[in-house]
Amino acid sequence: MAQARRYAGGIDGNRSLERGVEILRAFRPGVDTLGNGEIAERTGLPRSTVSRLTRTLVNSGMLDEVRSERAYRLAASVISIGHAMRTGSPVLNAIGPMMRAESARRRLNVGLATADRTMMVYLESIRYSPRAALRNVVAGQQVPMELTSLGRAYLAGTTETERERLLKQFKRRSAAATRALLAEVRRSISAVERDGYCAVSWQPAVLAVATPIVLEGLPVYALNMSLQNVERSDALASELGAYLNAFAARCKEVLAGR
Amino acid sequence: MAQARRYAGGIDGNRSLERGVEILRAFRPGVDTLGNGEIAERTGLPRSTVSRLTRTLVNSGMLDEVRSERAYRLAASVISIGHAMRTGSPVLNAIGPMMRAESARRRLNVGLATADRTMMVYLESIRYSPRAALRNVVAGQQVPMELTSLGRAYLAGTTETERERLLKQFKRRSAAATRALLAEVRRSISAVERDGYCAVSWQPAVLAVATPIVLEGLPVYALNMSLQNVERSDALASELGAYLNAFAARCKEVLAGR
DNA sequence: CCCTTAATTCCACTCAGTGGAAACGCTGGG
DNA sequence: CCCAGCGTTTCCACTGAGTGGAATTAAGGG
Repeated sequence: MAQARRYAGGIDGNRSLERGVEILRAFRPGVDTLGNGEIAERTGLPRSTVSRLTRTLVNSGMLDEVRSERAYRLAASVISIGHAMRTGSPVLNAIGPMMRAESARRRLNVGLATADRTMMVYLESIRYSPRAALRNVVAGQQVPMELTSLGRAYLAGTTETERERLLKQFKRRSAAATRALLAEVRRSISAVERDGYCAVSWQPAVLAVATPIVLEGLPVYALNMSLQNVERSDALASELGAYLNAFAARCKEVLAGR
Repeated sequence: MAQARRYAGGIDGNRSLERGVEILRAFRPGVDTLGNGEIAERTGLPRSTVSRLTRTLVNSGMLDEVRSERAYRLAASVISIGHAMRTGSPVLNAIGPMMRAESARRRLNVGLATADRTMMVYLESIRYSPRAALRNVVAGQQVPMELTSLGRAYLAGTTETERERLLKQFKRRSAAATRALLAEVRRSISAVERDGYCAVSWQPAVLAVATPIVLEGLPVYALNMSLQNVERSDALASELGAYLNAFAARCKEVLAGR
């Protein structure tokens, strides 16, 4: 028969594995434990399936079982895999130390992020504080792509196709002020094309500027600098932007040499 | 038939999911990209199976594909899941800030870890340095259980069954000096039972002491303190041990209140 | 002690997953 | 320019691994 029969192991990928990953993803930042029921609800999977898959994830060391609560939490394995990701990243290895130095020198926050679906994930976020004890490095934190300078710089750096795909997803999600928001996102993208960076005040009293880093054979990254406790002004934004452009240029130089 | 037929979805867990996790685990710290062939070699899975599973992991956002090298690397998703694990951890939330304060006060390294198979994984490792810029926080780093104070404190804190299971695994792995090593491990465990902590110099010129933290409904953790650039002495070890015992007591107090 | 609520196990059905083999597509050498 | 060599992906017949609704068991709550 010339019928286009679809074979199971085919192009779609492995169903159970996909579902297992979705279960891990159901543990969003801040949630401690989840029961099978709650996981089933969040993922839309049948409860019996969830029960089997969570058991597998426990055996594989990705989840810890909390017998007393009949619940599960992410196991330490996930951070060790995360650590492997960070130490493997050639970009972070190359410019991480530069970022730390720059943060200290300019007395501002410096971050490096890339995309996970519609969120930006920090590979490294160096929070400057005059009080040394409060200086802080965070990795893995997510911020929304469409609302942040990091995200918009990423959009400017990625391919046309990917960008349009993502813009469609923002539309689908936030029923609110979509029209204005999308226009603003496009304006930020133009700013990146024109000035090399875009400036956004996502959180009150924080001014952030970001720029994309595009390298062959690597995902698109975005580099940012930010300052707390300032009121937004164009002058400040362009000063920060100039620092960022200079720093990004140095980074790209280092990265070009493999 | 009274035959004990084994049903597929049965007790063993889901095969594909298990394999997918093994593939993620194949990316050890320091490796950047892996091709399907290399993954197949490391995991012992058939190449065609690896090909299908890596494709699924790419679709699920856990791996990034590097077309030009026909290889894969861990995607940013894994650190965002890792971040979720850390922010969800009630223990880290409760005592993380205390650890940072204690590190600054005593001018030494403070770490919190738990087990992943036969390795200890840092949830938080605060490296003290007089030069503020070099102060450092690492999470996800692994150290061998049998060789470190952290690991031996963990062994002392875990159940009899689990401890013996792990000791057997050490024997299996390191063909060398096993006899002496195991005796040393047992001596450290006794030290924990007697003094509350054990002291080990795993790395040259670093003295570390550790103590277990055992809480209902949570994995066993180990807390450690360490000092670089010192020669090991019993006096120093017991001074550090006293600091650790005092600090651990305060931690347990905080943790007891939920 | 019984009743509600949720997790787990059971199990017949079937299609999703498997892996050996064949096809593909680089890459460098002659 | 073509070919050889090698690693990756696709093909596909086979089958048992995985599925999910129903039954069962276990855990609080009154």
